[in-house]
Amino acid sequence: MQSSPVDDVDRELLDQLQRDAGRTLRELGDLVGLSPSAVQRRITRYRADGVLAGQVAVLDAARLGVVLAVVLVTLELDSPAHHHAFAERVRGVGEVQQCYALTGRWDYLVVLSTPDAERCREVGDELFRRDPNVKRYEVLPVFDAVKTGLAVSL
Amino acid sequence: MQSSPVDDVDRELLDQLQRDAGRTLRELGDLVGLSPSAVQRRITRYRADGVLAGQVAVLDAARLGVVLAVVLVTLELDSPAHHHAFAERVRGVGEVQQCYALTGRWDYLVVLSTPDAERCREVGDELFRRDPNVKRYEVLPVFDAVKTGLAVSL
DNA sequence: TATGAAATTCCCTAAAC
DNA sequence: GTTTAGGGAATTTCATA
Repeated sequence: MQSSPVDDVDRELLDQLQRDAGRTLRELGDLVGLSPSAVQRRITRYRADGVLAGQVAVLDAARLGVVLAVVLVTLELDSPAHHHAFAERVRGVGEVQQCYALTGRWDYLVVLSTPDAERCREVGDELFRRDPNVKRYEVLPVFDAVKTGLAVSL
Repeated sequence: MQSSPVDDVDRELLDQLQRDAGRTLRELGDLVGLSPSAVQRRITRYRADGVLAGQVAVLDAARLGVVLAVVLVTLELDSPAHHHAFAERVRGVGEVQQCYALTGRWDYLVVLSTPDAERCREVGDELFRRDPNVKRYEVLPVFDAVKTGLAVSL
């Protein structure tokens, strides 16, 4: 759980895992010049340190006909309680794929992911229009996912 | 590679895989009421159909001290060639975590992920300020990642 | 065309060094 | 850090409705 030193091999290994976590310890070891056991020991350490949160399947949104939308939101009141309430609310909604608290002209960026355009509008209405906590919001429909992922550059 | 019918079990299975792809076929089978063999067969089919793109490791950005920023971009010229050039450029930059083509007041949403704030500013400058193709852009630093992921609701 | 069960192979895991 | 040994999972094959 404590911060361990991160060397070049760690960076390379974490980078590879972010690209494809479906490879064997042998394959990963060949890539970074380590034995499978050494790779496993490092990965175990990442988990214990909390650096590696988990592994998830990535679906092809376009092929599934999923509709994405970006929503910029500003709250009515700037109190911690209101921000906490908003954060908890969006966290519990399955159609909210991502949500970031911002500094600047907008308070939040919300990424919506829905099976179709109608559902997208419904969720947006339900989530923002009906919330008196929301002062203003702007929906920017996505027409192409140029690049997606969760990879962080180390 | 062709579109297969997606039944309730498929939806449940894909949903579970999006939450945690690190479980055994037995565990997944228990969740959806199928034998390990049947689960594996379905997963193989998802891959063949292109519905399942892959599996990736998710790192804890906050713990790694990663700095995120959201950038809204509008291009100077609206031609397909200019859009293609922009898309190709951001795709090749490691610090660009996500990029979506939008409809509305902005052409693109770009999510930057960098080791620190200085690098974030550098990448933003290099990527947008120096590009004559970019008419205007607005950087919105991320204060807090309320919710992250790539999961699509089915 | 789907399933579940069995047999094989391979990998992950945890030792010992 | 590597090598080794054992248990477990993934994969394949097969029988079936």
